[in-house]
Amino acid sequence: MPELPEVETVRRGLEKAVHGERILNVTLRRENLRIPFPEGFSEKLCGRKIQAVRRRAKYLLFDLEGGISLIGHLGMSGNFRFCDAAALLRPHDHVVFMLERGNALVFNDPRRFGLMDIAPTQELEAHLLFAHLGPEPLSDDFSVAYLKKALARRSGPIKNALMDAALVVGVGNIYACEALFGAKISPDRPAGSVSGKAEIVHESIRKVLEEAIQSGGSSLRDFLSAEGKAGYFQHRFQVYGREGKPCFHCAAPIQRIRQAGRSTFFCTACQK
DNA sequence: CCTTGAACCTGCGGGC
DNA sequence: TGCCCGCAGGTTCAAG
Repeated sequence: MPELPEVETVRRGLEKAVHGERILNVTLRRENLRIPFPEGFSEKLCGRKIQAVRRRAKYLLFDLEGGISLIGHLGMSGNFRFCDAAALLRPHDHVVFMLERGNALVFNDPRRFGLMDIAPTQELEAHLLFAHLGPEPLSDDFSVAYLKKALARRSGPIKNALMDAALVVGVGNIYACEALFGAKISPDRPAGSVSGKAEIVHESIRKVLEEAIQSGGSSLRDFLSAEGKAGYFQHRFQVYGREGKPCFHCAAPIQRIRQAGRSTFFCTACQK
């Protein structure tokens, strides 16, 4: 489900809905997602007011009063929704946060690749989950010079490099494919050989992410924002999921190949 | 170092 | 209709 634009869309919806809300009660309906919930999960959160909802990479950060933060990751299939306290829970509803205003924030995740953890707000940067992460693609830290240098010392395919969170965070399978189409670069070119085109790649990554955020993300099968709305950037995909269909630019059929276990879509005529 | 492949899970759609 | 297979937006770990 979620790459940076989808997580950012969820963040914005949550920020609007839960800012200043107090968590009255937390119910865990199983003991783990991708990793176990931390010891004392519910007790640590209860009674605290939510002061901000931030994002780092594809992680959501709920800053709570008292200097602790709830860390959440949606994995492939996670989503948050609001419902009446009385509403019946659905399959795969793993966490229920009862809020002061009387409604509940529910975390649902069929595949359970998501996770939740708690850490002191001041120590998030050093948290194990974040320690190895590269720069945010939409921040100043992600500069053309940085990208040029990072690509230069890699020999693997450019597409895998763009999806590597140590190089830049937030770019997953969809947006790596779309960014490379925008840059007219073949996904299987060695990253090092694209270093000279760092400026084009840089611009293409930012453009596709920004446009996708503007569109509320991409909804393939199940992505919904916290407000329950589908995104619509999927209607603007140039290559992702379009195997065999004509390239919008040159009409050649879009190809699908496999890279590092993931499907890559691209136009062999437009992308060199 | 760097890179790939498998593993973690459930659900869906296509082909037979 | 039903079953089996392959596939899916992410991340991590072992092994090459």
